Amino acid sequence: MKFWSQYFIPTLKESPADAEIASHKLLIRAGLVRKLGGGLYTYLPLGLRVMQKLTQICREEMERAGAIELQMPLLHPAENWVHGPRWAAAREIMFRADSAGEGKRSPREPEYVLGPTHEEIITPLVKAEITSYRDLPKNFFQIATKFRNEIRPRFGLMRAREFVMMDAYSFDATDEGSVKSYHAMKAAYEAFFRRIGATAIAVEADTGVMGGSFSHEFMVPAEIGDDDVIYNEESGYAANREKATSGLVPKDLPDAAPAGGLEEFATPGVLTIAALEAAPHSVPADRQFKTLVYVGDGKPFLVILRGCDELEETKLGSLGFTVFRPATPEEIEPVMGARPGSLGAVRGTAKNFPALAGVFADQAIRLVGNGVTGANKDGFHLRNVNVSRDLAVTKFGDFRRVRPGEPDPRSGAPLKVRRGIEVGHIFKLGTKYSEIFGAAYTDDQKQNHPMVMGCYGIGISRTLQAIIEQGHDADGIVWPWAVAPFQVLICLLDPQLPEAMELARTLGAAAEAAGAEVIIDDRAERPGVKFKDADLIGVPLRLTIGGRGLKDGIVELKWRAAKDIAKVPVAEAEAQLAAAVREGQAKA
RNA sequence: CGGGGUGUAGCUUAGCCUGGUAGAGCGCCUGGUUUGGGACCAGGAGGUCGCAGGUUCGAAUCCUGUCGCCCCGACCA
Repeated sequence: MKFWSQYFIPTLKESPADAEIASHKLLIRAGLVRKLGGGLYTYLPLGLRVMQKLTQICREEMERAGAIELQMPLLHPAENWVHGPRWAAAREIMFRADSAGEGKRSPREPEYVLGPTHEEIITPLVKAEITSYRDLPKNFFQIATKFRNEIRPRFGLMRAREFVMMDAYSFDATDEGSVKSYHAMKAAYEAFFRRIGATAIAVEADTGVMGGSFSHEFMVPAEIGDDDVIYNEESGYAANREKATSGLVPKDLPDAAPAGGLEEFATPGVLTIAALEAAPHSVPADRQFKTLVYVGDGKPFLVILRGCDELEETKLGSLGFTVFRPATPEEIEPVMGARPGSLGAVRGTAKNFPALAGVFADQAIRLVGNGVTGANKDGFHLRNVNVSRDLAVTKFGDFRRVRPGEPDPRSGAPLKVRRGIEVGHIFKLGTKYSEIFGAAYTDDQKQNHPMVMGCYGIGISRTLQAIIEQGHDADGIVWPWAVAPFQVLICLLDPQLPEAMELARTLGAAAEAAGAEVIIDDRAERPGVKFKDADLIGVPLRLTIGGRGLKDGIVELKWRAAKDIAKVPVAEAEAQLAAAVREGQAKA
């Protein structure tokens, strides 16, 4: 039992100017966190209590799923990363940590980095400690602080530079075993989000810089989310926009027959899809081939899309380059022989085709069949370009961005889009890390094999804010029972009355006996202030004791989420409060 | 890193265009009156106007630079 006057809950009437969204304002107004700097937050007592609830529930669900808790350093020797598979990409978001001593010049390369995640640490550990199939599978997890030098921290805890994450790493002998571990984690995640009272849906996702073979993100639907989820309720399809695909191109689509010979025509000053659509050329965007030049691991490559489609850059990750970026005009001209606006992938038209690492075509260009593309000669385009006859395609793939309304790949029904907050992510990694770090085991035939890995993360601190974003009203936070900093708030309107204080203690003890955590607002404040603060901090169950009610022999019981207030005779208060606590627990 | 915005008391801000004593509300302290949905009265403390230069008799205000923060974009739990 805590007494508000002795505790520390600095609430604010007004939102700080730098908070923009509801959950961020409430985090600060309700006295959960305070900002130290961009993306850095102190957890005040109330915020810490919620974090502890979340970590405990997370721990329980991970252990229930068979994962084993450990704790790794937050400060990593840089060499672990330098020798890993993603140093080039990962270093961009890592903080370096070297001696701060005056006069000690930091070396060109960092000695230590602050850990953004722990594959590079756990895999060498497992390599050293586990060598037999008898010791597999294993799944290790920790709940710890992560550091990422986000280019743009945002919305309080939503995207912070320092945040709390549960991260888990599974090691299996076989691919089937790894799939099983993956599904065990997916089930554990679902149980976790259910228990904390959050709505989070699993969606198919891109594997990004993690690499690996497949993955799901857990998304909390919210307008302020950073991600677009493409979905269709009936078929159950749900995917991050970066990963989403559609049934736009029929699987049995035959290759289009050539419509005529290649013809070059002059298009002076026409440099965009839109310009070619306009008169006098009047080529619809869906009859054009768009040719983009990228640089992957130092070599240029081409991507061909329909003129009406947008590239989903993330999908280029499937091509296997460690890092890639759009090419600059200076890089394009020597290879293609033309500047952007007149580029194409027709055989024999580029100046230096062999310099290309490949020509990757989105499969939707097959819908174009015969179309128009740049001639690799400034001011000229080609018509009657036939996909199979003329384009020098290395490989077809899915590179376009899906649009709402396109057919669901499963059912053909129109796809929809909504925003979401990514609170968790699970990856089936395969053997990418185990091969590089040499994490192998010996099977019962004395054969060595790389372990098959999976990795799994839940943004605990981000989840905290997502819960607020999902559960608030005009007056403040509405905490789910399981994660509320306290479950019962006793609003003691007249703390100076000894009998009121005595009753508050008695009822508080009764609520605790029933399994709730109790805070008594015993401050010398006016009732209005206490009610406003009670709504703001969002404790699920409020019991009000006032001198006025006591004269009539009643106290009041109110759920934060509901409007109605129950008047309860003092004689029954203990029993009814205990019953309400049990009700809250049952719902959680 | 590109684009936009913003820095004045613990918080929210006015003043800046048009240079001349830095003002309010909340919060805080003292006293009093109040007491069921952010009370009222009286008194009080609290500011190097982000920082550094410059222009000027004089700069919160104009100029230059710099730093922090916020928002939009690319990335992520």
